[in-house]
Amino acid sequence: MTEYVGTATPVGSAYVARTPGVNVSSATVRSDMVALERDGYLVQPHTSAGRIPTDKGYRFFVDHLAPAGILGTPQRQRVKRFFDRVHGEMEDMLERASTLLSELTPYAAVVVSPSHGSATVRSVQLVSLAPRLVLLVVVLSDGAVEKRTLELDEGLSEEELGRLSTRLVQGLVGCDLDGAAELVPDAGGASSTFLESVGRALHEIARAEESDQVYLGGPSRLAEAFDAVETVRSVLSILEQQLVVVTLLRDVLDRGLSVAIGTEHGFEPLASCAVVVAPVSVGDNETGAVGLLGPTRMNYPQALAAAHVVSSELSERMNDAFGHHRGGDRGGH
Amino acid sequence: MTEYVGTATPVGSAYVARTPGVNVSSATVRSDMVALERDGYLVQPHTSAGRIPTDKGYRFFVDHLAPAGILGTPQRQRVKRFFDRVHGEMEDMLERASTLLSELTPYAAVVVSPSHGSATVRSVQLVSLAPRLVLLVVVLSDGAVEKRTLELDEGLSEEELGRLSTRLVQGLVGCDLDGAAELVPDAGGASSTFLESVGRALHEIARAEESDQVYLGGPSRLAEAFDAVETVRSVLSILEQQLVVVTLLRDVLDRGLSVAIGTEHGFEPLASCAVVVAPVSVGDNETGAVGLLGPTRMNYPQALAAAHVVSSELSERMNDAFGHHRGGDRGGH
DNA sequence: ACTGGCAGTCGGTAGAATCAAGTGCCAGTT
DNA sequence: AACTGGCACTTGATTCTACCGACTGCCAGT
Repeated sequence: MTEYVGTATPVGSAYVARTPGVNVSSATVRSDMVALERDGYLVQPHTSAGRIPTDKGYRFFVDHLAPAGILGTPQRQRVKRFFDRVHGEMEDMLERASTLLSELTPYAAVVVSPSHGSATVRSVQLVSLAPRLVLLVVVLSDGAVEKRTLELDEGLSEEELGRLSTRLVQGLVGCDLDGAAELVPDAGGASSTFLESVGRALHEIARAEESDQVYLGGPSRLAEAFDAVETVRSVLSILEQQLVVVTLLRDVLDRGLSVAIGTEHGFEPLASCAVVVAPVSVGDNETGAVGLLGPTRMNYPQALAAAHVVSSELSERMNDAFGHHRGGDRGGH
Repeated sequence: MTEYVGTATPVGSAYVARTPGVNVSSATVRSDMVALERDGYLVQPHTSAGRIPTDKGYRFFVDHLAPAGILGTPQRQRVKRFFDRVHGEMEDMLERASTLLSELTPYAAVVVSPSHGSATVRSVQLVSLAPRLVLLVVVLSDGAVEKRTLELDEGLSEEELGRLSTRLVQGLVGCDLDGAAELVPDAGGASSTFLESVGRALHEIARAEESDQVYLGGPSRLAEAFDAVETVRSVLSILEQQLVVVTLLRDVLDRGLSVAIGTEHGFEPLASCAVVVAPVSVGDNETGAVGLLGPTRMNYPQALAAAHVVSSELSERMNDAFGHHRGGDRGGH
């Protein structure tokens, strides 16, 4: 009987009784409903309107009788096409994946990039841009590239830069970022103030790499999902704070959930929302995530299916690219 | 008399007459208003409600009697602090500038990064990530760094990569991207299929560099500015299409405008919006832009002031960093 | 050229009446 | 014991009406 919770909004006993598959009269449905309401799975917004599920009701639905969501074939094809065609770099893929996900569903999508935690330095290069301007380019073992401009007091010749680059590469390859940052100033010598600024830059980079990138897909979907403009505004303004989003998703995942309904994540301002999450794992640890954000009355099977497809495809792609050489083997020498 | 157009919404003759500085009676105001309405500067939504300005009215306002907007001191300080503190890279700065701009006003902000048009290749590097995985890292003269992963059929040793890198650097530094992409396959020799893929990657990069990056700041501001949720949705969904945004802004700038009200930009879906734009010029050509998007009844002086401050500060910063070595001098050798 | 006065127009709001959906309960049936 | 049909009742939505208030247009008067 409760199967009919997941679909729509305020629904009355007569409607349920009329539904094919339910061969009882509205009166019976009614008495069941009072039971469900007593137990907190349903509420009626006001006497004599249909009942709507409570958060608890949705929770029961997703836990016990969610009809293992399946994506429609057109949507499956869309996903397939997308992942067949991805060509660019990871950042690009994640960004576009967030859009994809939002287009597979009527909800807003979020993608949190896996953090580079254990990545090591693979290359360090100094490139002169202008007389007193040098660009520090760092390549990490997971394929991430970071750069930072350095301003110098005295000019440095190309050769000096080349020498320094070589020295840095030799000294730092294989370290993790923090280690590298610590190491640099010691490599000292002639232009040590310059090396100090390299060290600072490396620290900055290390910090930047820690903070995960968040990609927001299809924010306009929020304006479809909620009809109170004020709700839209507040949810949007929360999504603008990327840190909050990351924390939220990670928190939900850490608690072993893939769905957080209403107040289940302890985050007050999103009480009218539900969040569907799926981890993106690269190597053996789950550090990234994809998420969907919609009203509590969302289509959970669909959302779960979409999130899972995208997250697993993403994981696969990322492992193909960078994952398999994590646990030991790392290139040829 | 018309000074009172810019401020609020439906306003009647009595209100205007009461306004300090207007020493005429409501009857006089009324007769002036019929004139203004006849000429198309005002409309009344229905008989006997106040009048509201038409797009033409707003246009007249911004063109002829906009009270040269000045930012409040707290806001000026905010801008100052922001630009004193910027430290990261350009992308970062632009992204955060879009947020800043949206926070200086109650409108959504857009920042379009200056395109790298005439940038030349400054460095090319091949970094091995895994046995058959190589990362191509290209540094451009304007400080942009692009990367692309290449999958190989056969493994290449570090030394071979090093040799290739050196060869590429020597051959390509100073070319623009397209030139470089053309040049590569010719440098041929042993592993020419590999070089071909490098060439393809360079082409991709060249294409990627052409398409300007768009940063959207404070989308939630749209939900404040419009009270019809449907409007919010449609405007948001337009902002999701970055290409449209770029085209729109550029088009407005090309027509020598800094404000486009209602249908002035020929873009139907944004007929209920006004756009305020300011160019960001690096070197001598204006290629970037900042913009504000709000309802036609926006506070134009404020918006203009904010956009101008941010755009000029951005221009300055970007010229400091990369602009001054554009027209000739390019580094030390 | 401006003003005060006055009739007229409408949109918005409050209140009453009506409607329709849905409930709770109960006696009756299987 | 479970289910059903019937019925009185509640209550949010809808519609209608009357009314109020905010304006306007116009005009005669300074």
